[in-house]
Amino acid sequence: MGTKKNDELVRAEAFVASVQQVGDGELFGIADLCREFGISPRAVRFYEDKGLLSPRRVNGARIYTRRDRARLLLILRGKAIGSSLAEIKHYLELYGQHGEGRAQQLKYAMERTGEAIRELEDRRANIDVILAELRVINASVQRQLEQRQRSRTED
Amino acid sequence: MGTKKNDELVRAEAFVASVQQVGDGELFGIADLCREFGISPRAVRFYEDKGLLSPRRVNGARIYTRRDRARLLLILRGKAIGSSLAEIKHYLELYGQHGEGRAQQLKYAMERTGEAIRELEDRRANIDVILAELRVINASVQRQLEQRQRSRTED
DNA sequence: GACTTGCTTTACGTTAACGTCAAGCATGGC
DNA sequence: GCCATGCTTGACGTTAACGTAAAGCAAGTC
Repeated sequence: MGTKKNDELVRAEAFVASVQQVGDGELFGIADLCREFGISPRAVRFYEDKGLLSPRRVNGARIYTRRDRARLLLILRGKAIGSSLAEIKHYLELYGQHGEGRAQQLKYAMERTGEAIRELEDRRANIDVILAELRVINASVQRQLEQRQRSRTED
Repeated sequence: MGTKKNDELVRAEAFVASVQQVGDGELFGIADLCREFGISPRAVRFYEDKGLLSPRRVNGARIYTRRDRARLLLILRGKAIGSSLAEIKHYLELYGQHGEGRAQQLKYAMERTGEAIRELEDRRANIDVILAELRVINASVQRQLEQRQRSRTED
C-alpha cells in the first residue's frame, strides 16, 4: 500500500538532508566528481563562478564534500529538465536550511517554494500535452504500418 | 468515466491535425501572431531563419496560415518545457505528415517518436523528483511555522 | 633536481537565442 | 505628391554556458 510513493518520499527527504548537511566526512577532488557525473572540470568551475558551488581549498585545489556533491547533482538534474543556471541557483537557495529565520522569513520561504512548485507543475503539464500528441502521432503511424501489412497479406 | 482523459486525447488529435493541415482559410500577419502570443517579430523571423517556420509572402510581407500558427504554438510550448530550437525542430518534423512514405520510413518515424517520448518521460520523471523534494522542503518549513505559532499561543 | 601529473587562473573563442538599431520598400490618408 | 505606418532585410550587440589553449604552482617519482 503506497510503498512506491513512500519510497519516493524517503528518497526525497534523504536527498534534501544531504544538501543541507554540514560538510564533513568523505571528500572528493574535482576529477572525482567529473568522472562520476561525466562532466568537464571547466563546467564545475563555471558553476562555482556563478555561485552555485563553493568548495573548500587545500593548497589552492578544490575539495568537495558530500554536500557539494549533492548540490552538483541538483545542478545536473536542473539542467536535465531544461532550467537555466540562474533558475537552478534559486533552487539551491530553496534547498538551503530554513530553521534559523523568523516567521516572516519562513513565510517568504514558503511562498518561494510554492512558486517553484507551481512553475514545475506547469512545465510538467506542458510536457504531458506534448507527450499526448506524440502518442497520437505514434499510434497513427503504427496504424499506417499495419495497413501496409494487411494489404500485403491479402496478395 | 475517463472523460478528462478522453478530452485530452481529442485535443491532442485536433492539434496534431491542425499542424498537418494544408495552409488555407484564415490568414495572419506577423503582428497578429506577436500580439496573440506575446512575442517579438524578431523572434518569429528568427524561428524562420532556423527553418522552424516558412510562411508565404505577399509583396515581401510574411503571411501565416493556421498551420503556421499551430507550428508557432508548438515552438512556444517547446520553449516552455526548456527545449532548444534544435530539439523543437525535431518535434516539428515528427508532427509532419507520415502518410506517403514507405514501410521503412514509417518504421524510422516510429522509432524517432518513440525516442522523443522516452526523453520527455525522462524529463518529466526528473521534474517529479525535484517536485517531491520541494514539497518535502515546503512541509518542513510549514512545520517550523506551526511550531512558532504554538509556542506563542502557550504564552 | 629534473620530470611528470594534476591542479590552478587568465583569457579568448563559440553557439544559441534573440535585442537593437539603421535603412529601405509599400500602402493608405489627406 | 507627401507623409506616416508597417513591413522588410542586414548588421552589430548581448547573455548564457561553456570549450579551448596557454602558462604557472605543488606534490610525488626516480
